Amino acid sequence: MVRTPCCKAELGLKKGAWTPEEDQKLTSYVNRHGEGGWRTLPERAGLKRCGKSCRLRWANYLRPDIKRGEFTEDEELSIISLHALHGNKWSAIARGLPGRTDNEIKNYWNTHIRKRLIKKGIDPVTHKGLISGNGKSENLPEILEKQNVTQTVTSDDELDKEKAKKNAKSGLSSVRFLNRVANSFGKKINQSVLSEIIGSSGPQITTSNTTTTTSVSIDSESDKSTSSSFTPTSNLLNQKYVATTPVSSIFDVGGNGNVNPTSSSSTFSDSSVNDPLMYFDNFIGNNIGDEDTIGFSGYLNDEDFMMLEESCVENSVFMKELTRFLQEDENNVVEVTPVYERQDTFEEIENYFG
DNA sequence: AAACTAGTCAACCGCTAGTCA
DNA sequence: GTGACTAGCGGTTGACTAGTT
Repeated sequence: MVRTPCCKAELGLKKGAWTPEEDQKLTSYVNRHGEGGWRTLPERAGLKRCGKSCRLRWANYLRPDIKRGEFTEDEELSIISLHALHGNKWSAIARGLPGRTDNEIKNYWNTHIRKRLIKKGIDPVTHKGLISGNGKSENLPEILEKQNVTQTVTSDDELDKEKAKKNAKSGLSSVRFLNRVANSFGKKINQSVLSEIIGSSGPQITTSNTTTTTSVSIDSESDKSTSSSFTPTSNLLNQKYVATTPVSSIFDVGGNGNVNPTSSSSTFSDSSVNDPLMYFDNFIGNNIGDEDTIGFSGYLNDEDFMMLEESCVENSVFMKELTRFLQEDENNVVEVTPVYERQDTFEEIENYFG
């Protein structure tokens, strides 16, 4: 079968970058007549381009639903997750990211994500750790499944998330809030209570020099989903992962198995907040040098963690649950006034622990 | 300031699959 | 069944830009 070439140079068809005038012609034509009939479109629209070029220009740039600008962390994680599922099926990946084109995603993957995965020791093809702290390769899809990464992002969701990100009291604030909780109560509650709150296997604690600190990384990617349901914090914090995977095998950050279950101080760190890939490190043992880092997000799926910070109400519920733990602890003598009895605002909560 | 290098991304190329006459 | 055509896909290219020497 011999095909007639789509773009015959001898026909004087133009190639290369599109001019604003060409864009205008194509846009107005498609707006009037709709998409399709690309082969005959250029002539009808008065364009000296081949149909294929017109289709690509429309699909990748002029379509009104195209979303321009930086990829969000949510989108980045969706891409990674979907790439783990589909491989280099960019169109399939693009279907999970409304407003983004396959071409754009492909470019972004090749120029940003791929390099960063490699830099972090993750094979961008197999999605497995190139070098693992415990000598094992963690499968990225499994990691993502554990993380319950949102794969479909709607435009409205994106707007809401952007809005939320701009909210000064959003993720970081919540992380600070949890830091305060940990810092405030870590010294006061005993280990069993802390373990019950954080996870059934107890927090993994790495020793660093002379200070014994549980540093818990809370990833901003936990800020994603919204849900009206609430999981009681005790379950919320220890469900899912600890049941299936020995925590120590995941969070033996130092790779030497050293943990100190008797630590009495707890600090939540938001060190990974700005890097959506950061939390992968906790699973593949790449943070060998980061002795104080531990994957708190491993205990939480996004939806659950969002419950901690989506609104003050949920945070209050969290506080209620935490307070209940504290009050039930025989060894704990701290009198705690539940925050939910106070004004339910972040400011109040922060002032409470401030 | 000029030359060079590396990164980015729009656009192109070659190919395949589906549809229709 | 065959050929023409269309649409779509993934890989690659090259123009442009920003950073570095």
